[in-house]
Amino acid sequence: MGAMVRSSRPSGPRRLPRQTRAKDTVEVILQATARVLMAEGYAGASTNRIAEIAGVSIGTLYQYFPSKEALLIQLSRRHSEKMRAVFDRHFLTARELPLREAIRIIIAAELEALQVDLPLQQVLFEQAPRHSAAQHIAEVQEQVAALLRQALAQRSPETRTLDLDLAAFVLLHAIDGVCQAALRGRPDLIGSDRLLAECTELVLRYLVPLS
Amino acid sequence: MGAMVRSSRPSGPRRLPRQTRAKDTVEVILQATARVLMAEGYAGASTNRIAEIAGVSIGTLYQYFPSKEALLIQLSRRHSEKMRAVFDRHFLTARELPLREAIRIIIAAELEALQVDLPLQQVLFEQAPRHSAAQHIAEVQEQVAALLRQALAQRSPETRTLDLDLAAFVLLHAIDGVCQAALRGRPDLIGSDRLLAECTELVLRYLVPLS
Amino acid sequence: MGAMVRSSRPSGPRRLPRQTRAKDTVEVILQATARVLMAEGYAGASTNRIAEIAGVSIGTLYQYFPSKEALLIQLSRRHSEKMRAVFDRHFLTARELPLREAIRIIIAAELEALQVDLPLQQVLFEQAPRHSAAQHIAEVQEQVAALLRQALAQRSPETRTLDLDLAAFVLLHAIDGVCQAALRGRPDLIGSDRLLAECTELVLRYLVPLS
Amino acid sequence: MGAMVRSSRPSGPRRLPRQTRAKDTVEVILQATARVLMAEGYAGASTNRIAEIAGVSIGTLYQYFPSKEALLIQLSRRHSEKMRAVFDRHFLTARELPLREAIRIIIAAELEALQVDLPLQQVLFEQAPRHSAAQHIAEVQEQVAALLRQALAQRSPETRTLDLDLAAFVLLHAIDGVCQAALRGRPDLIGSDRLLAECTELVLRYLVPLS
DNA sequence: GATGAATGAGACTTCATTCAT
DNA sequence: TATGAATGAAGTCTCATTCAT
Repeated sequence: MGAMVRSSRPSGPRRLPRQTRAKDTVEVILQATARVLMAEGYAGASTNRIAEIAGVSIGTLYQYFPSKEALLIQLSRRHSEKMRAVFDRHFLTARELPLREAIRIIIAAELEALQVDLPLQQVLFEQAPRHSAAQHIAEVQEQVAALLRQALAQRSPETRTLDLDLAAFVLLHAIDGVCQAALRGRPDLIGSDRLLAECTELVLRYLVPLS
Repeated sequence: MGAMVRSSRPSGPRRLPRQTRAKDTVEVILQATARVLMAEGYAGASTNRIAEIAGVSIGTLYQYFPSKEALLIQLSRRHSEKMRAVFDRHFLTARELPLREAIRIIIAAELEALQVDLPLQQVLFEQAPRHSAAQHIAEVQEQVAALLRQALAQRSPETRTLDLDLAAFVLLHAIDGVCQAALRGRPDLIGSDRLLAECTELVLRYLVPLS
Repeated sequence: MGAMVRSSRPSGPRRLPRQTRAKDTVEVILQATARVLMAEGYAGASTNRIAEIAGVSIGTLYQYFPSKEALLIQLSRRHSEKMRAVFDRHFLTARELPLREAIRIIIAAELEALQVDLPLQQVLFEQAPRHSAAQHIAEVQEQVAALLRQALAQRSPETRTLDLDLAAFVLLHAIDGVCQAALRGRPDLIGSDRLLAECTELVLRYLVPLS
Repeated sequence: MGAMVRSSRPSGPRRLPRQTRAKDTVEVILQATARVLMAEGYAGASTNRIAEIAGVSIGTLYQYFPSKEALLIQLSRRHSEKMRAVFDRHFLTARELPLREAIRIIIAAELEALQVDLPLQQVLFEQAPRHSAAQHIAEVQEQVAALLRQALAQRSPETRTLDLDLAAFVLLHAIDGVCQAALRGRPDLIGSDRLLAECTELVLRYLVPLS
């Protein structure tokens, strides 16, 4: 991947406009944080190492992020937003489709979302219970649960009678559990259609009235 | 047996306690480890702190556990064994019951198992991907998956046609996901019957032939 | 020349000092190391003590030397280079002199070389058999032996028939043994001319044909 | 090599006489100390390890030796005495022989003496300058120097005029230097006759009047 | 006498953070 | 603003030594 060393750049503007340059630096630092986190795990991600990978001095890092925690929170926020965007998009798409198709799309969305920077996701999750950086993950799950509840409400004519809150909770975490486990231990299942089909079956059968 | 082996054995207990006092010490240290781990998380669990809480000197701790990692592995092993025992017992019970009852009992078992030292479970799980201490958890899951597969095979006359491996995988992690999420974020659901009922429904409907 | 190499380089300086202040720091640390080593011996030379004597924090020490061993290796290297320089200079001078004078100058060189940081020399030598820090000493001895062999070859018309390798070995270590013993136990002999005269006699008589 | 584990010995005397058993224990501990010292060097020779190898408890070790230092001093004393005995014996033999033969025998004695527990010798020597355990080595050297001085005096009719003290000093340490270097770096030379011949030549030529 | 569990000072090393340049 | 040298609390682990059993 690209070298992040700042060459001396003898021609051209000596200084980019402040805003832009600062934005670049922030960006570079956040990307380096993600890279280090993924490569070495939480324990190996020292601020000095991150600065080194980012190609900035440790002093610069601390000018943009007042502490290591702030850095991780920021990274987590970004990651959550990306995840959130994926879900929003797919729920929108699913709204117009027949139930089975809709379910299938949502589950595929979950798999896709989890695959976005999977290792980063996992590292952030590792520290989840204790680290404030992980509160965003809970937020996103809450938001997704709300989307799901709403979707279930709209589909109520097609489904059996449900406790919407509880059903949303159960479905969300059931699928989440299966997908995460697959990513962790059975990556072969991710690409295949079998997992997606089976999960769709699980959800559909849970929702539809019997006979 | 000769005590002169000094082979590469960086984990595992360093010294087998012979006197009663020593056995107590090992016990005290392991309990302190669990306590500190639960209270302060993996990062905050320093060997000095553990020794302090255990009320022994740091030297004593290292007489019985050659490294911090060994301590965690040992703790993890114990925990896994406890979990394993819970499942074994319930699967045995479930064998003779009608399908719905059997499912209900297994899920209840999962909830019970997860409640055994829940915070400890979570802390150990946090480090799962990276730490050898967590391999036991994976082992237990594997064993439970095997039990489940076997149970599904026995029940095959009552169920739709299944890919046993895949079905066991999906059910195990779906229920696991729901239960863990409940423990983490909705402790109110644990005692109630609603969660159990809903999960039972999820599994039962997944298994039975339609109409 | 990226600074991202993180290969297996546990010894050697960790960070090349760029600012003047840093160069001073490295110097100060090395000097403190020599001082502590001389005053307290190898066992007493803890990195904390060295940092204290150097007047820097322990963290600073470890910015420049990744381990205690690296520090000692670096110190040893410097010392060896100093020694080597002394010998080079004197062998060059000796080349044009009559045999007796040449021998005398070489022995004087050995005494001078040994007096360069004598206590440091001894402490480094103490650990020689076991410690990598001492390999430089062996190297220097090897180089000096080569110089000596070469000198003997050039003088062959004046000497009896010799096994050059063996003779160089014997002379080198004989003189070394005497000089070291003198430095250790008879410092009064060092300045005096008697020791030098006697050693010269030893070597000269070993070399010349009898009558 | 015998197992040092004390079996329970159900028949025979329950307890050997105190003196004997204590002597055994002391012996066993000293031998273990030498073994560990040789195998792992000074740094690796912890009292606990020594006790383990000796097959006694650490408490027992401390009943016979009040400190680690005392243990090393005792070991050093024994070693020195052994060395001393070798020299005494050979100087006596040499007295009646022609000069060249006498020299040859003394040098052979040195080689033999140095080969007695060479690794132990070296480890003890490592710590020599600083450790009280090493004072014995200096003592032995002093005694050997005295023997040598005396021998030179007796041989004075055959030799050139010598400063006896200085000559003894020079010869002793010259030969010592060569022999130690050979043991350290050229073990192939030890057995061969070449080294012995060359050293004999060195000494003989140093002693005899020219022409 | 013997045992071995327990002790704790102290060794090496890391890393988040500060601040003079 | 950027730099990177410097800091020092804190972490893991060892080992000579003591003392209750």
